[in-house]
Amino acid sequence: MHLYNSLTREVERFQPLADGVVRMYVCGITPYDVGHLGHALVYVAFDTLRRWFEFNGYEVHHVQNITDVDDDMVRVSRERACSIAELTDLNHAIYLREMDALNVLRPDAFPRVSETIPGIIETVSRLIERGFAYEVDGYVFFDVTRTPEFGALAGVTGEALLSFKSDSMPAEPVELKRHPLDFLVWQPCDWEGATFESPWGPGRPGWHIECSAMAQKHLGPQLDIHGGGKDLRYPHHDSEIVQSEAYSGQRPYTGTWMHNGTMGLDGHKMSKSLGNLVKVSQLLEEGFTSNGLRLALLARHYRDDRDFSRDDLRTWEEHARTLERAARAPGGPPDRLRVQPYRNAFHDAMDADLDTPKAIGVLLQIAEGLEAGRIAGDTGVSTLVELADVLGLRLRLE
RNA sequence: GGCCACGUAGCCAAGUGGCAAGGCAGAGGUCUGCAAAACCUCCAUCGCGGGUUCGAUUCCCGCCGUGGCCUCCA
Repeated sequence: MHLYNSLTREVERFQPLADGVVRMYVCGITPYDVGHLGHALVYVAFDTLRRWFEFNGYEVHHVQNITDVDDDMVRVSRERACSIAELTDLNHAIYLREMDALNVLRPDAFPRVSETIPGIIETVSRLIERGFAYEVDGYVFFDVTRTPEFGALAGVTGEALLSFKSDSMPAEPVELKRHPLDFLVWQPCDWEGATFESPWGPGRPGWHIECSAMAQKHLGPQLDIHGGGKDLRYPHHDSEIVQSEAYSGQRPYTGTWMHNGTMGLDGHKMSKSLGNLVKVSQLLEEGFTSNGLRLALLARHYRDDRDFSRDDLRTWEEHARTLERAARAPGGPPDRLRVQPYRNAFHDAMDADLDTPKAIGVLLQIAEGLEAGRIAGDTGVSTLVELADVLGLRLRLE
């Protein structure tokens, strides 16, 4: 299997650390609101990757975090007069319902930051001990001068990172940092429900350290796959790399970094700040189906940016009907064309960095062949159903 | 400033080391009292310049242009 590694910027042959086992960590959501299609894209893409691994006989250990300790979580829980845990439970339940509807297999674990505090404190402590982090007035910062490779995912290292533009700066006390690129791993806090006792006083973790600690706790010091939207590449994932490697002393932290493209609307990336969101539950209410939505999401390569349109979605709904119909078609007699060449084509497409657009094309060819009686029905139908399942499409009749 | 994509007919878009899918729009035609619909036909030196090759739209290098991302985000 060959996958594109965002770190090396090349398609590489996938080789897990342990034979036959894939340790996969995917960045999850901050559940202060319901999800949108951009989120669905991430989780459908990595669900498809997982299914492809499993189809090829790998045992996948799949972990996806929940960022429940966060400024927005505090703000929204106050607005709604509920606890952070209640807000998390509510939105996570909605998230699960939507992902179930999209036939996304559930990860083995959904760790929450609030449940990983001891591990985070231990991680921060060890970073300080080893001289990779320093404490000032209750804040703990990671010292990026200790790790010159910081910025590898961004494609820029050293002082050049300072030239990055930003519309919004995080609320970090720059004056306390030794170097402007140093980032927070712990900060003082007194918000109810988001504050924890620590050697540096009451506070809460920085954003990046959470993932390092949760991945470490559930999957160990080294991962095979680390995934997320490409907007997390820098600084989030770059920070994670230097933290985790400084903590464990083991490299590489992640064998293959994978980032999916962004979902847009009318040419602008969907984001909560712009408010240009299309929600999964809304589309389901409008009558769009699981198969149609998954096809539409997978009809473009996972690394491509794309724009949502209802017209496009309607087209893929029609293709979904075609596949569903073909799965019930008698197909041709056994002496007709065998389906093996199509299996090979599907395999080659998926093997080439998960080329789902091409794989879908193969499924449509099989469907067309079955309906026209050109492809033998005995093996053709079962192959169609089996390969569609790799893409998370449900064709088998209930 | 950097990173990553992309640049195929008026528009959208697939694709390939060897005569360039498809859709929409447009032109002509069949049919029709006129029109619509349907059907038929027509419509591309694949951004520019080099290189590799018997041959490049396809591979490599450079340039130009467009877009996305870049210490909020998935």
